[in-house]
Amino acid sequence: MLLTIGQLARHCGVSVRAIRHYHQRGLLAEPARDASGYRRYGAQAVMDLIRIRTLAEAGVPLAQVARLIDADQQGFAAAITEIDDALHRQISDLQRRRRQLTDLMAGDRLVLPAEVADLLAELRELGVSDWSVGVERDGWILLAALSPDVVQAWAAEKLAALRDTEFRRLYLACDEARSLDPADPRLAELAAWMARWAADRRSAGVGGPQPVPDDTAGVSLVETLMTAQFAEASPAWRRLGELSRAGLTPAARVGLSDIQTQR
Amino acid sequence: MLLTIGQLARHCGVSVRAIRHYHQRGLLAEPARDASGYRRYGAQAVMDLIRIRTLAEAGVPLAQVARLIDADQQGFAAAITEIDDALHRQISDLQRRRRQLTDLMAGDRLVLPAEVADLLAELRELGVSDWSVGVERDGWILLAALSPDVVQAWAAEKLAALRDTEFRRLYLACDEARSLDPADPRLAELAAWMARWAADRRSAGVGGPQPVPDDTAGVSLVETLMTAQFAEASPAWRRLGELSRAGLTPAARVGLSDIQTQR
DNA sequence: GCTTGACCTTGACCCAGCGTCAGGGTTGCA
DNA sequence: TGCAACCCTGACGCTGGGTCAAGGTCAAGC
Repeated sequence: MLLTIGQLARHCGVSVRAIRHYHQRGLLAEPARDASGYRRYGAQAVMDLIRIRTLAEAGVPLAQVARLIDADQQGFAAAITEIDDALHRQISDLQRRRRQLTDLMAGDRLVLPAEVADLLAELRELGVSDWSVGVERDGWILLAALSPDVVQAWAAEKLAALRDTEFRRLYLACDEARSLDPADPRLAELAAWMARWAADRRSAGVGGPQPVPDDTAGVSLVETLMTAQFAEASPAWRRLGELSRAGLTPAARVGLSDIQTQR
Repeated sequence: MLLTIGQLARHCGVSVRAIRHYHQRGLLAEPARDASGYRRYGAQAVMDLIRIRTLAEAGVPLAQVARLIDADQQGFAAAITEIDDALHRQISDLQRRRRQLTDLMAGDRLVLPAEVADLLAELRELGVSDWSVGVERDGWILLAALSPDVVQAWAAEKLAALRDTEFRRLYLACDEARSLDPADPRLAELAAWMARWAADRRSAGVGGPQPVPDDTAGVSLVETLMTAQFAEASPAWRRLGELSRAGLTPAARVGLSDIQTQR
């Protein structure tokens, strides 16, 4: 004669437990019971339940569904429009996430702008070790995550620097130095070379990279992080950083941090 | 020198609580602490966290993220493909739900198959009272819940019957009879008319509806159900049913039950 | 009449993915 | 010296149910 809870559930495509849950939350009116205490549902319950499910599946929280089902026509229509907008936004979000995901596995994991990809390719061609190119790439990923705005400009500038023969030799020297013992005296020479190159470059009027926006305590957070990144990658590089910081005036240090950060 | 948990959180667009949660679940390695017990994060943590978020925002459960972040290239790629498929399905689902939402505003379409919705629309156009259309709709909803297979055929047949001018007049008469006193003599006349129409129709060779599969005791469960549904809706209709059953041979009764059920 | 299996009942605990509060200690700046 | 803004751990709360437990009910077959 009337539907049992299981029949109602099957017909509406929900679980028995869900229906009882809706009763508990006051979403669906408790129906009359038969002689043995079973719930017995009529057509109204079917319609109510379908409304509840349609709203719930659209992502409307049950609390709001409860308010909606006894709202007036106007309020209901307005709410539906709003929910539809939310759905639309959600769809766009998911589509964006799909793109991010494919980026995540397409080669360099996260979106690296074309300039950076070019840069990495050029380094490989120059003969830089895979290991160093990997550290470099990770650095750019980090930079892109923290200060996406500056990535393109910095990459363009580093590409330009790579036109300079001396910078290329310097870069290769650093690459080879990665496996030196931190106590090796050649690291001090290398640090001096780096400092000289930076000084020459500044005096030639070539600007360093633009400052990073989140610059707070004189030394930017990004620089700190990147320095730490390279220091972690190799003990020799860590030593190289220490030598540079120790042996330079503050003015020169800025120049050095260019190299370090960019390296 | 290194990032505090709050700085890391802000830079990666997550909450501090979420980061601690990832530590607890083993997703993100616990970093070293400083002298006062604060966590201090390096560049690796930033990259790890970005990976975690990218996956989590794509809807990957954290438990799976944990497995993914230390999976090999192949497994990772396969998993990403799968996740992307899931995202695609999710998008389609959301789009379907948007359509359902608009249907929800539109009326009966969501709750009943198209044929029945058409039927109800035709009844309204014919001038049948909202109240009777409501009873009719409720009957179809229960029928759909109990015997979904027969709904389409029955609805099509009833739509066909509505082409018959006499049936239309009969239907309207029943509609008007709903508020009569159960003792009113006009109910007997109406019952006789119904019986005559059914007999004519049978002799004209127009088949009744297909039997319902759960037909068990001669009179189908569904018929009983529908009869009860209409009897409950109005005392006059209940009386109409009684009159019909009383005054007819078993053979004719089948014809009547057609009308009653279909009514 | 008795069993069996599919239902129904309430109540209670469990899960993710955090939010939020409580009750502390630390840091940095005025 | 005080205050705001951090940090720490631990614990409970929330949504939308799933899942088990410990029964009562119903229809069928033997």
